[in-house]
Amino acid sequence: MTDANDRPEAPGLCCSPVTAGRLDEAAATELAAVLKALADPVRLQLVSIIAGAPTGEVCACDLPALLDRSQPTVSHHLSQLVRAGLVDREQRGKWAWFRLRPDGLAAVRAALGEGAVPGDLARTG
Amino acid sequence: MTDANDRPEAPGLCCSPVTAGRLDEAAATELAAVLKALADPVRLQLVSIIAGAPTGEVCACDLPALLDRSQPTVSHHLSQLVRAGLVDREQRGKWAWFRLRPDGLAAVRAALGEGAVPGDLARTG
DNA sequence: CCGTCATATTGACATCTTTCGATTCGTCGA
DNA sequence: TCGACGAATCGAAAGATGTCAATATGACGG
Repeated sequence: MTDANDRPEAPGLCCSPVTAGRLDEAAATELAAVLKALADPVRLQLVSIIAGAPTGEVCACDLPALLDRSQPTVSHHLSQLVRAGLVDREQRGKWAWFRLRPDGLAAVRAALGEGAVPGDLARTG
Repeated sequence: MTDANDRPEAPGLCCSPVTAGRLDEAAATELAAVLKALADPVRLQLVSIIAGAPTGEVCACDLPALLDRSQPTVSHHLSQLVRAGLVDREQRGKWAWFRLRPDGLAAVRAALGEGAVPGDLARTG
């Protein structure tokens, strides 16, 4: 697995959102891959933990305990997020640090459409 | 499968987006279920076909040909979308018609966060 | 009623996912 | 150079998913 698939793809999502005409098979497959990376409870928790970290980044060493999963399992999910272009990895000394890729989630939201968010779904804070 | 799981759930997504603090396991599982419903090329194409239809609705009878999948496969995917609360089904005579649930995609987008969309991802027209 | 047409459900199969234990790889400190 | 430690990879098991052929269900027309 050291081929072209290593390139993160989320920022590549562009142009027409799902709601603007018909998606061709290639575009649908590409968007589906990124959504699949998000469509897992553990990975959603990872994203929310990283997003909620005061410094915007998290050390991998803390995650198995926070998620109650084994170290290989957490590592697997993290690499899925990196592969999808949603998260960046940085090696710092012995530790690996992860932060959200700035345009990752936004690209997914953009690909999902542009309509207004219903009032009762908007944040109250 | 005639239990509580039949209730669509997307509009139930609410309150804190992924980026606003830590998601508990229940919220993560619920959001993951809706994302999983979207995270498939065939279902994304279904959504885009429905969204792009002039009348906002599509007859199931046209979909196997449009998607190049068997009728049972299309039916399976449609019921996944309905189950997730993203699409509404209406029986009209012999035919089944599908339309996007107004708050379905918007709820997902809201759950994904509120940050601005980067300029180079915005539509060009 | 009975046949026909549109859709859903069932059953089966191959593939993909999630998960963990064991191992390997990389980095640092002594 | 060696040992210790953090993290990725490997291998395997259990479960979920996508797909289709066959069949069932439900609705209309005669």
